[in-house]
Amino acid sequence: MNNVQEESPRDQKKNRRRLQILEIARGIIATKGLRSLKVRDVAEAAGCSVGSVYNEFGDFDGVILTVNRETVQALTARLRGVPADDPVRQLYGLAATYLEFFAEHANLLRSLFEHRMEDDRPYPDDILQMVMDAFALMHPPLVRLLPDADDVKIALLSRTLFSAVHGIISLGLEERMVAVPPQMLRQQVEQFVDTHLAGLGILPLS
Amino acid sequence: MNNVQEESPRDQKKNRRRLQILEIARGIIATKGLRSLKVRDVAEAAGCSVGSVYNEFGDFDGVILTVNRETVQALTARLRGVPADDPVRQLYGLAATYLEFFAEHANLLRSLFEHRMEDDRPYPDDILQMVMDAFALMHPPLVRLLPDADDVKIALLSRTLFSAVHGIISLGLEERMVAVPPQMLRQQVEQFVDTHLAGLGILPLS
DNA sequence: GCTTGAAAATGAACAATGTTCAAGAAGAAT
DNA sequence: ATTCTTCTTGAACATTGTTCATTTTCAAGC
Repeated sequence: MNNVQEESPRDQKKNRRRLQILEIARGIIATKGLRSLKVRDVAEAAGCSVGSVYNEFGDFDGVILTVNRETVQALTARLRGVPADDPVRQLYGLAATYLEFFAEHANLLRSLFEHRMEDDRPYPDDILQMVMDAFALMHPPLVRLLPDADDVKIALLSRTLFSAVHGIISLGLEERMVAVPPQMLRQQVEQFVDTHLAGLGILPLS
Repeated sequence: MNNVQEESPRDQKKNRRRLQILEIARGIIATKGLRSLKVRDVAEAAGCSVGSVYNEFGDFDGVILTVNRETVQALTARLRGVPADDPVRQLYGLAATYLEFFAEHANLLRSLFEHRMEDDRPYPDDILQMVMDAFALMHPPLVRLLPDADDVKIALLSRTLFSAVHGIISLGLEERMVAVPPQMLRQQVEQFVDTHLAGLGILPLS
């Protein structure tokens, strides 16, 4: 017997619209920033009522969180595409790819990291977990480079190093912080990783 | 002759209230987060009308920005208090002090770094400049440690290193990112600085 | 002290925006 | 065809930022 539930026409329509709402919301966040996202704008652009948005996502945070969820998924997919041939090159690649992705989708990343929930409701665990998992992608190459180190310590190191790169990039890409020209930034990140690896006793381009 | 303008009773009252509004706003941000800050709450707590808040600060962003301005001033004051005896110790001290300050005033720091203006109005330049200046506080000790390096490069390095520390701390203190226990964090930051200095060819505790 | 003019304070009204829900429409099940 | 369930709608409501005509305050001049 077939456990796969057939998708009724009703569900098809529902899903189509769900995707459409997300696409529109993502577009607005990406181009005009999270603060410019308005329920009515989304509903009108999607050709439905505001009620339908609520019906589909519970509340407006639900829309934002779904966009954020997809952002971290896309980020993870990109980071997983970094070649794992050479561990040093992989670390450089992860940093450079994060920079690329952040530069391409700055407002989406800011939505992911800066959005706060109403009241004191907790941020969804699955998203946090996905961010943590993304930041743990430096773990495997670090294990290869430091075979004698404690695994727990490498896990901490991975998050720390990725957080550091995140700080450099997220502040560096604030167009408002005029200081770091985006051209320099890539070079700056590269040198940062370089120096830190040297501090760990790892030779460049093994 | 005396250029100092006497402060009339009227101005005294105005100033007192201005300070009171700021204190209340800061308290709300610090304890319940920026998203919980409401004009009416502030006005009621300050015993005045909403109009007076607008009269004093132009718009609500004006209140937030003034609080943020004072936050970065307080941060800078704290960072300037780090002893400059030994340059390596000073770098550790700057990182550790930033961590302390961030831990004590997490919501205020988040307000400083995460607040976005309405529409596309630019963030006030003086605040950005003050943040930049704070992040440049690693410059003097780095100059002492790397006397042969190009000054522009040291300036970049200072911002990069401080941004990295900022990333580690701001993500590490997200209680939602369960991963890094706050106890570990100080140690983690310390080791990070340690490793990076080693990578720069600087010996610990010269 | 009274008058007067400027500055400030007020808070009701307005505007923008998130949220709810009773009524109706659409589709599935029998 | 009828009924039953589910989804959709959008007007009404709630919250919150913003404005502004009116009133109040108060310092200066007489």
